[in-house]
Amino acid sequence: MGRRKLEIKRIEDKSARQVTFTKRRKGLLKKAKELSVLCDVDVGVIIFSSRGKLYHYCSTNSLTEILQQYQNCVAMGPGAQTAVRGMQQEAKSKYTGLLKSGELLQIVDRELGETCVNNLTVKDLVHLEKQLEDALIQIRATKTHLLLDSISNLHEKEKMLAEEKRHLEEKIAGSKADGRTNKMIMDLNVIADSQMTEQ
Amino acid sequence: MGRRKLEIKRIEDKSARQVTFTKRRKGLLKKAKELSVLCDVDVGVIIFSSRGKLYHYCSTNSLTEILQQYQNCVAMGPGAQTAVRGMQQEAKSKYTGLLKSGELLQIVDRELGETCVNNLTVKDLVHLEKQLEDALIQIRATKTHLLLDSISNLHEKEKMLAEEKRHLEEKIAGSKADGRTNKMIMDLNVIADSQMTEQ
DNA sequence: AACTATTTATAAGA
DNA sequence: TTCTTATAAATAGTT
Repeated sequence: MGRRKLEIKRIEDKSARQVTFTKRRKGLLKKAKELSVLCDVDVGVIIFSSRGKLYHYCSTNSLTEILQQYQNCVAMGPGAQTAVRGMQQEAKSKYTGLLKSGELLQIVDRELGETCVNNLTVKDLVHLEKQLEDALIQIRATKTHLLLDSISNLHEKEKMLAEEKRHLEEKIAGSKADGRTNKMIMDLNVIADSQMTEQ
Repeated sequence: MGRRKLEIKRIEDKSARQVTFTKRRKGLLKKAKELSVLCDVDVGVIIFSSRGKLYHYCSTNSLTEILQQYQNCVAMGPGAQTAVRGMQQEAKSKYTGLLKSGELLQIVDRELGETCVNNLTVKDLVHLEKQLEDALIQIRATKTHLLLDSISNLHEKEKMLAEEKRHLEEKIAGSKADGRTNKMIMDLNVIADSQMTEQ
């Protein structure tokens, strides 16, 4: 949609690429929002600029939810179920220090049990419900924040390391590639890779 | 972009909504792909239909990788356990009566504030979230129960009163309708009505 | 950052 | 549902 038909391949001119990125990013996020509103579906969009900046849209109050659903769906591929089950076991066993599974639920149960005798009203329940909902929103917001920060962080790190690597490769590009320098490059690659996966 | 300008709000007609969903989903995924190719950026799009079907686009496999790395490495930190243990204690001690207004939220807020310093992890939050959700389900179920009980109670009462009324009317059907009996029937009606609305 | 000539997406109709 | 087409919207190149 423009003065000319545009081939869909990387725009080489950096400035033009930046302008197009701004325009199309806006367009994509708008379309995502429209889709979610018009069709009443959950939509999540994540965009990382080449400089590691994060742009995103999500239809619910939590991109985390969508990401988790996504991961669940992806994980549920053929044969993956046992692996996931294993992870869940592990996760459970590591939660010994946190609220034990269902503890809060037990607390609520106890309250409900006592208060039935004490004429617990629908109003009371609505009140409890509201509080739990607020807490849930709070927790989800924090979770989303953590995830987005982390993702953005990783991306930045990756870009930086890639650039460092490129510099180093350029540095030795002119010199003869003897055994020693080759080994050095390999070592640097290994270090860079391990740092990238370290988080 | 069509025969008419379309307002961006939920399409109520189910069939039209489905058609639009199909078209716009395709469009969104195409645009996401174009953006990532033209501007050389990472783009991820995730769409869940209302029936839970997943559609997605991902410019590289790195989105999934990053998310997995995130879950494996960042998600489990050492600092969270003591912090959340504190919350557990507090929650226990304060649940002896009904929570005062916003108390639970305050607890969560305080914990989240502290634990940002203490590296609260996403995993921790997911765990808390799950518990809150369970509690919410429990409370809602109880509320529904109460409401249904109450309704059924009222129905029963109504039925009983209607029957009593019928009996009384039959009882006096043969006798003369003088001022006194008429007044009695009226009084009974008033009593019945007030009992029916009293809950 | 605005402006338009065009292309592209798509709403409604067949 | 799928195909068609009139129209709205997005946007490429220009100023």
